[in-house]
Formats: sequence, structure tokens, C-alpha cells
Amino acid sequence: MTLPPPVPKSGCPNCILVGRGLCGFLFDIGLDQPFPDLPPISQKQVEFAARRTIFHRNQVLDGVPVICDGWAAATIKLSDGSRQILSFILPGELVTSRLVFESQLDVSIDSITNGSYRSFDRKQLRAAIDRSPQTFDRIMSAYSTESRRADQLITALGRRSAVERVAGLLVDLWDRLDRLGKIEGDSIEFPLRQTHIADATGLTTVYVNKVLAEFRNDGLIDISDRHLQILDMTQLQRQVN
Amino acid sequence: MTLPPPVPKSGCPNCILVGRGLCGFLFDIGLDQPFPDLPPISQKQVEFAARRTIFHRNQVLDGVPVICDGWAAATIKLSDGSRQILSFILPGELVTSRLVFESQLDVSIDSITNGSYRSFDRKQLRAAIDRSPQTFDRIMSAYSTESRRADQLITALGRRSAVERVAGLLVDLWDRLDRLGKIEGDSIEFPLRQTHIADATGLTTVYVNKVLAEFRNDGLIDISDRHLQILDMTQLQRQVN
DNA sequence: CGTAAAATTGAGCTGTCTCAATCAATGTGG
DNA sequence: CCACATTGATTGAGACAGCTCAATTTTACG
Repeated sequence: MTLPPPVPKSGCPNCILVGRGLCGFLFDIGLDQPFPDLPPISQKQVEFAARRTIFHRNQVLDGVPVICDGWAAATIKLSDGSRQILSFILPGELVTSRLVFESQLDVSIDSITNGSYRSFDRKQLRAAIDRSPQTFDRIMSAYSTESRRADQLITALGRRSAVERVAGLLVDLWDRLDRLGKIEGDSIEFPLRQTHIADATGLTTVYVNKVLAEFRNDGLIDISDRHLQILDMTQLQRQVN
Repeated sequence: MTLPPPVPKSGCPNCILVGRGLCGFLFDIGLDQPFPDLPPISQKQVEFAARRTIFHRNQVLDGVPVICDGWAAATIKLSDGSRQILSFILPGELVTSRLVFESQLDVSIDSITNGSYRSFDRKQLRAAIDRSPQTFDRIMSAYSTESRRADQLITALGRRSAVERVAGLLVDLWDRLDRLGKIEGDSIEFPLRQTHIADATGLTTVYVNKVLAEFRNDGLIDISDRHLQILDMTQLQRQVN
């Protein structure tokens, strides 16, 4: 039985490559089913620490990285030191679909928590895509999701108030983790610092703090112990629009 | 000689399908060269008037539209009546690359000028992509460009001042038209109303007006007769950051 | 030539920022 | 396991970029 490459059974609880995980992206591209359909991938799993830039702008990558574990963010850094978060990357998700088709990164990828990633070999992944139209469709649907999310963010930053943006972000993250099957009782893991929220919503940490305090005082949310609880989803949704 | 389908020689000066045009997208995907490589397309060219919604949110399209002539914008409309412009679509450009892989539109496409579009049949376009990896690559590069531009817009809206956003937009449009070979002497066609600039930059028409007045007073630009002249590109670039 | 759409200008207002100080939490070396 | 060091959260006071409202002028067009 030498068919499936020897894969370590530990260290990647979210990744479908190891046991029955919850890796959203790999599910998405349909690689969970018939195991032999898996494209060959580079097996090395790389650990990263929290609050580091794990891939740099302009870096050239031969692999297409998928976050196995932990949270990260795609960011653009401005010359004045400020930073815009373009997207949050949750455990199991593809770092950015552009890397399936391009090798040079034009954004930075910053880790939020510590965690790990694995890289697909781009050529082999592309070959797998060529082989299977279904896989192709699923990659493209991952792309569509990314792109739709970018459009929503543009709209939020351009036309929505601070309260709307923050509420929208919380609801959005909740929904995404829900779809990944990652609701833990009545709360979700929430490793974001107020800085992350600020950089994602185009606000200041000081102001984010005030908005969150308002939500907390109104009994809409509770953030503690790196977990977010949405106490009144209806009311929070109402803040969004 | 029945090989090339009978294509009317008029009404689509930018589109490579008719004569030696400048259709950026079709150039991009490599369909200008060996004429027989053209995927079959629906030949009907559709005219549209200025200031209309030409494709509606949630509309299902069998075709993948390319703007032959005129300017349009992808927009999202909020319930309070405000609007965010996600991207400007210039003559010759693909409306949105998402439509190559999906049939349902989740944004509106509003015309700015009058103009026309043609639609590729999605199935046939996909077949052409499957046939030619090069065509595939070029479609994906069109996608990358779109996506990169979205990232830049997010950054502008999240972290840049009004002056920076407006200056950035002007420079960006100038560069895009330059790449399309559409600089006319020392100016470019500029059909945008101040409303469009406001909706693209997340500002108010009143404030856009003040920023433009400042640029004009400082001798950086001149907008008149639906044309934009950049009188001091260096200085204008410097506004962007 | 009249009418509608777009641009311009002014006055005042407010959402969000800056600066600054304090407090809480988290992590680290000894 | 403590004491310190660092990072993050909170709060207040004041400032200002960009908004609203409203009136007027200019431009475009049938």
C-alpha cells in the first residue's frame, strides 16, 4: 500500500490531508473524497508564530499555501506606517486564490495567532485542475467568494459608518466560522486585537474601542477570553445596514 | 471564404472582433491573433444609453459581456440610496471576470456614457479556455488585475485622505487609458461626473468638488469639455502618497 | 430658448481622529 | 512562581476632515 503518501497523523487538525478534518478550502475544491484524487503536495507543514509577517510583499512562492491552523490576514502597508487588512484568513482557508495563478505576492500575509500552513505545488495543483473540471469549478468558486467579499468591504469602507462596519465584521466572521463548523457552544474563537478590527474597518483603535464598548453596554456582544459571544444577533444585524 | 463569421464593420471600433480595434480584454485573452482561434460568440451587439443600469443585481446572464464602446461602472447600491462604485469599466474591457465562471450577477452595472457591449456565450468561452491554456492564463491575468485593483481601492478607502483618493483615481484612469492606447494628445476622454468620482472614492460630490477645485487652482489638472488634462503629473502623483 | 442636470460656493455641524494618560493582561527571564 | 516588561484596552478632551443643507451659477440638451 504505497499509494497515499505517508502523511503524519498529527499537527494539522483542520486539514483534510490528515484524517477527517474541517479544512474549508480543501473541502471546497473537492479533494476530500476519493483519496487518490489528491494532487501531490509538498508535505512539509510549516509552523508560524503570532504577529509575524509570514509572507512578504513581492515574495515569489512556488507553493500555494493553505492555512491549516490559526488565523492570518492579507494586508497592505502604507509608507506612513498605517496598514489596511484586506481579508482575514481562517483555519483551513486558501491564503489567496491569486496564488493559484501567479507566483508573486503583492500583499503581505501577517499571522494573527500562531499556527501552521502547508503548500501545494502550483504546477501540480494546476495539473489537478486541468484533470478535473469539478475541481476547477470549485477553485473558481473560492475565487468568487474572495472577490465578492472584497466588493462588500469596498462598500463598507466607502459608504458605511463605523458602527455599521464593526457590526458587519463581527457578524461576517461569525457566519464564516459557522460555515466552517467552528461555533463552540455559544461563542466563537476570536483572537483579533482591536488593532486588527481597526485595520480591517479603516478606523482607529481608539474609536473601535468606543464602538465595541457601546455594543457591550447595549448587551449585543461579549468579548472575553479570546472568545466572542453574540448575545443579540438580531439587534447586531440591525446595526449593519 | 466562409471561415470568419460575417461581422458588421461598423459600430464597434474598439472591439477586435471588428477590424483592428483596441479592445483591451480581447487583446488580453489573446483572441486577436489567428482569427480562427476566436471562440464563437453571440454576434449581437447591444447599444446602451448613458446613465442607465444595463445589468441588474441578481440578473442571470448566459453571456459574458464585454464593453465595446463607452464607459460603465460596477456598483453596489445601499438601502439608504447611496451607492459605491467598485470599478470603472473602460471601452474594450470585460465587465467582470466573475461572469466567466458564474452566471448570476451580484452587483449592478451602470452605464456612464452611452455605448455598446457584446456577449460571449459562456459555455463556448469556457470551451475555448479548456482548449487553450494560454487563453486560460490570460483570462486569469485579467482576473488578477481586477482583484489587485480591488485591493488598492480597499486600501484607499480605508487609509487614505480625500485628496489622496481623488488624485489616485485620476492618475489610475490616466494610466489605464494610456495602456489602452487612448491618450488623445495631452488629454484623455473623461466622461465622469463628480457624482461618479464621489461614489468611487467614498466621498460627497460637494467635497469632491472642493478637492478638484484645489487641484485646478494648483495647476495640476484641467477638466473641461469632458476631457481631463494632467498638467503636472509629478505633483499629482505626489498627492497620492 | 427653456429646462434639467451638473458644478460651485458658503456656513455650520459631527463623526471620527489625535494626543495623552491610565489601567489590565499577557508573556518572560530569573 | 514572582517581578518586570510589553502589549493591549480604556477613557477623556479637544481638533479637524469631510459632511449636510441650501442657495446660486453654469453647462448640456431637446
